[in-house]
Amino acid sequence: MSETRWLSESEMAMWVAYLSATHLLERRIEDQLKVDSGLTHAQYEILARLSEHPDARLRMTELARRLIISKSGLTYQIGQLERRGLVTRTTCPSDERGVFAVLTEEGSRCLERTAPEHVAVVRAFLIDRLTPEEVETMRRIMTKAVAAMEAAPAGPLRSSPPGKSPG
Amino acid sequence: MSETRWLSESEMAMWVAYLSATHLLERRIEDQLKVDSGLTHAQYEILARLSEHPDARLRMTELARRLIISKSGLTYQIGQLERRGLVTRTTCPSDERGVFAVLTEEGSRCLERTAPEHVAVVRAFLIDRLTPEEVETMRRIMTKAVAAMEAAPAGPLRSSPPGKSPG
DNA sequence: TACGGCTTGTTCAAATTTGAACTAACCACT
DNA sequence: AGTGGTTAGTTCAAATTTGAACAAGCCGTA
Repeated sequence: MSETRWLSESEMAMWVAYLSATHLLERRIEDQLKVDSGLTHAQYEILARLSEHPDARLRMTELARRLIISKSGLTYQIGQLERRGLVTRTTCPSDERGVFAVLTEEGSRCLERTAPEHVAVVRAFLIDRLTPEEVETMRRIMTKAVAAMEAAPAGPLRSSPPGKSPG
Repeated sequence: MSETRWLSESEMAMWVAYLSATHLLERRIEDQLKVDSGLTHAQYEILARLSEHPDARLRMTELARRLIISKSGLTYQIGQLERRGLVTRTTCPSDERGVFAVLTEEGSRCLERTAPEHVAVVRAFLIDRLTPEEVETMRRIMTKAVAAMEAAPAGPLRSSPPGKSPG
């Protein structure tokens, strides 16, 4: 194994600030959503993703994949949303195993009612504090990171493809 | 109330990528830490913050504030770490109520043993994919966001200070 | 010294999240 | 049709996280 490359002062400052910002923002978002609509952030994201799609429906696995949450976690949250009448489950015609999560009319209204305040929080603490160039840089950075993680297989990091360990 | 300023395409792309990257990275970090040391990310951060300080100790409330977790959450995690012998509790001499979380020798060794792989993950999926300029921009962005959220009081957003509502 | 008002840390119940185990269904190939 | 290997979604137990309630200690002021 190679010697550890520790983080530089600048890198460390970035990483610590990133962690803090993420947690602080998450807390602000949760607080706002709870007060204004009784939704959690996870639930809001489910409604938002569904609303972006034709027929406002998505298969469970696909939705979980996009939200980066576990399948069981999604099952739980869809249950909560269903209980509140914001989402319905529909079996998939072409695949007997499949389940569509479908946004209801009321779910759509709830989302429309909640979105403005939610967007306001994201703007107030992040987006409106950035220059257009910073928004663009951040978009590029995050998109790169997502691509890297979606491409890389799970498990230990390798500098070379699996099975090529020197011996 | 003013009309909602929705996110532009670029802003939305940034926000969605940010959420995905955050969750994906968190998952990668959790997986690596679990495999290599049996620690959670929260626990690792506790050890890391303690190690940065003289005497490797911090008061509970201060530690919770820095990590952006609840006091009860910290109580729980310190309990876990104490059970594993990585941390000890010490009462504060100058304040009978106070409790210091103290990194033990074993905790220190655990951290040293674990840190290289942890840093490797953060590098592999984020830092090493950024140019020095991007690191700097990201540091600036995140630092700004943290400052904004630490300064702003909890509760609904206001464009003007409290008590100044027009009427 | 005694008295409110805060602050500290813990306990507790409730909500959420995850991975493992499981059932059912799909699919390629015989 | 039958078989083995995969995928979809749920159920379950265990771990974690939070806010509210609480007991104890601090502190300025009467």
